[in-house]
Amino acid sequence: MARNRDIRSEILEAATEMFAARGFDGTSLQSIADAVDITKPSLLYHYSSKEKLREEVLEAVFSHWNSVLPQILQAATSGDRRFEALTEEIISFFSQDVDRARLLMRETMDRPNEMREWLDEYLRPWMSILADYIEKGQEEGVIYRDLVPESYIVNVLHFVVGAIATSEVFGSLVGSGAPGGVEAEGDREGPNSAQIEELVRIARTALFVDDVERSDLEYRPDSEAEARADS
Amino acid sequence: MARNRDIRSEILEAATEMFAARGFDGTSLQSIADAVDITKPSLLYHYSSKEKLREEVLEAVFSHWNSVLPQILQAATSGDRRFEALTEEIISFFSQDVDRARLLMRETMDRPNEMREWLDEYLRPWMSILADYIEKGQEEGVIYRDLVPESYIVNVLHFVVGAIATSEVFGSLVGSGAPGGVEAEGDREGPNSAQIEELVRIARTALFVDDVERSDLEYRPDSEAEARADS
DNA sequence: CCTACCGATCGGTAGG
DNA sequence: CCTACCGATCGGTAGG
Repeated sequence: MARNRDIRSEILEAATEMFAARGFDGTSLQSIADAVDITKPSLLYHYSSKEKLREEVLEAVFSHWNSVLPQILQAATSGDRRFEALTEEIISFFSQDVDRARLLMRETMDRPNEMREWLDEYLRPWMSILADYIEKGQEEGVIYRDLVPESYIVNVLHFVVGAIATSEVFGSLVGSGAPGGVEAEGDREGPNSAQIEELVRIARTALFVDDVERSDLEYRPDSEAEARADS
Repeated sequence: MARNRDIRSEILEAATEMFAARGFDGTSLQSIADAVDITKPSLLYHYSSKEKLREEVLEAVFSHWNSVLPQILQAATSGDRRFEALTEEIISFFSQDVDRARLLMRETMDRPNEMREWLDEYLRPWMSILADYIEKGQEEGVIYRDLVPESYIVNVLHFVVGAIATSEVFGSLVGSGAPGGVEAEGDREGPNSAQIEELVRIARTALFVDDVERSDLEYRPDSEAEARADS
């Protein structure tokens, strides 16, 4: 009973990768079973249906998210300039495993209703908190007054998810061609860092009013690049 | 011979919608045939294979894009502040038919290699032109100097595509719940305008240096909302 | 965890 | 544009 070789985990892992890469409909139970070297009925012993497997794959991704989010937000709403940290934390979460972004993107397109319910349940509460925080910043004058808080949050969120989910493809447009050797077959590795940095810059610049001073006034060598060197 | 009832177009239209909504693998030839009220073999008389049908669906979307892009860019690189017009033109293109954004998103995830080739062939040339234009703006000081031109373009592009492709779902997070009556079953209608406006604001604010003045200095009633009323 | 097997549906063809 | 039909594969079950 204790010795299960952790086949369940292996299945889940393989399914996660394959659903992310080829989609739910594009992935057969047989191909998953092959990937972990068991038969299809054996797979169905562990996960009673394909739909159940899907649910568990998403559950794993979302629950991780749900347990990390509170910490991030708590940290984000306690400092002045912590919004930058929040954005980067979100980026970091999805960059760590590109499949997370891909699954979220696919689920959004394939099952809009289910996704909406999920967002409504898990994300909306945090949205209000963040929106309030942004409004406070607006009153203080550090955040643009013509910014629509909720829209800004939603935009940045799917901005990040979309950027990372499609980084493998869209990223190739940046630079002269092959980034410089990191163009293997099944990379699934981190997105182009230059592009991500630009993404952070866009989100930041569109949020904080005084951010402009840095590049508007005098030219300063590189005072902000190192500010976010490690996370 | 002339009288074909335009079945080919009907098939293409139905396939476009269904591929966008359920994905290529999630859409059977039978279901497409049903939608236009013919048999499956009849469908295969018009389009010799499912793959061929896919190609023609994408061809229709992309070729439209390719014919419109030159005009837009020409207009965009001839004025001072025409970048705003460009962004809005891109948004308008995808907003007109949400399926365009969805198909592009799906193709990016399902066929990364094909998509990369396509982007390389059709988008890269325009990228350089735009990038040069941005660099000029940077030298003049109207565009942020720490902006990475190519990354900015790519980011804004997939930002728009992603926002519109997922607007039905993510848009529901904005506002108190149902936007106010526009929540039918198969809407496929335009994305939340408040969210799109915020998207434009983000792209603009992260591009132009002096844009800040507007909201930073004195409070002016609503001097920019009407500036982009109709397109 | 496997062998053996199910009905249903898949994309596609023959032949008209 | 249809009827009739194909082999292959789909998700899933029986029964051990």
